[in-house]
Amino acid sequence: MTDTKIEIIAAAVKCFRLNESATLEKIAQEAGVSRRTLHRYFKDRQELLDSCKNEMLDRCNKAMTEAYERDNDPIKKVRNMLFAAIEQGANYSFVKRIYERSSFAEVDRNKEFESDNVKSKWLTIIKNLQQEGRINAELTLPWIFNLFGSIIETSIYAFESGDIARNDSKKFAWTSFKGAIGLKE
Amino acid sequence: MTDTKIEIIAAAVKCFRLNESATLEKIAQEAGVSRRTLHRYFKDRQELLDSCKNEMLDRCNKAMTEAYERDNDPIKKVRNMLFAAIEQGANYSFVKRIYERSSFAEVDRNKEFESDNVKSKWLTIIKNLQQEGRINAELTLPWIFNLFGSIIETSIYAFESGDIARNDSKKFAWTSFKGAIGLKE
DNA sequence: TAATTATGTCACTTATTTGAGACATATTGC
DNA sequence: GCAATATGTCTCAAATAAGTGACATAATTA
Repeated sequence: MTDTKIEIIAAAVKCFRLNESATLEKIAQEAGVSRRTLHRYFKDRQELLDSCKNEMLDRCNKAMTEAYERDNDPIKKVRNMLFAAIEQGANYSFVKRIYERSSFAEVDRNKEFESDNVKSKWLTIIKNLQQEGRINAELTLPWIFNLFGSIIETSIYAFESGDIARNDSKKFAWTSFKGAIGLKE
Repeated sequence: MTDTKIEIIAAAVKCFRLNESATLEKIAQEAGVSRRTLHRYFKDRQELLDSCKNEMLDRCNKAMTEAYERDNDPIKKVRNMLFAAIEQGANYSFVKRIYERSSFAEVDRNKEFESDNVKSKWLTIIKNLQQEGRINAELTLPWIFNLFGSIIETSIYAFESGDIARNDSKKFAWTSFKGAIGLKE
């Protein structure tokens, strides 16, 4: 993929994250190219949106899978996945929206499958930890999953808004997530 | 305020929450009125947006202030405020966005002031609890504040998506928030 | 019932956004 | 330097959205 194309996708992700109706003019501007150039790479709005989805889903899956495999201890796997997601920043936020908003039409089947794979790995760890009595038994799996995502977003937002330093933001996220689900290390 | 006006504002809040560029056509449809009628109540898009802001800010402030005052115990105050915010549902989500997105231009000064009042009450409680060593000392106030908001949204979302029953959704939110900040009751 | 008010329908204008053609200008690799 | 490729500028047409006037119809109430 050319640098320009990558630039445009990055700009689009940044813009769409704030406003999924962002004009192509604005995206082109953010990417530092003319609108005409944007149209040369992407037939229309939909094609740009699809490229963003696929690209970001790929990156997030890759980053989180890599994080998952980096350690054998299940708790460290979860922690690494949390950190990996936070490091993805805007990319992660964008992907999260795809999943929770129907207005970003359905995700490509294959990509979704891959992602479910990462998700299912994560769910398996949590389920096991909960069965071992190391996670608060009151909480349900869907709740914990949603909470995980929202703490990641809080961390990204906290850092971006300048409220909190990068490393603190990651540390706080992990501390809070552990506490929130009553995880005993 | 007439029923129709209230209906339109409710519809607009619902639509804007998902997409701040929602067309007036869509909002009118959601409210069950014609676009022409919407324009009779609101001069233009901006006036509708402003009305939504003021109305929702009012409601949320009222609900949370009332919750704050319902009990004397500081921890119960915080819990009640959390529940009140969750009960506001879409209204709360909308207000939260106003505060975190600059694209929803600045909030009316007076309203903001009132709200800061609620916010400062909340911050004071948390600060005191932390000084008393009842909240994890590592975490900063801005982090705890952001976390509070994001757990509320997670709870609203969890309920709306059908993943979790209304009461569980509130219970989980409180359990998780307490754990996340290491609150000792 | 008559008058008033609220709302709907249709038509029209204007502004914005999108997409693409034609051609000029840079930039790159050979 | 030349050819190939990438990008910019200008232009225009189509689509969509916003705002408004004129008038019909429904609902409310004196």
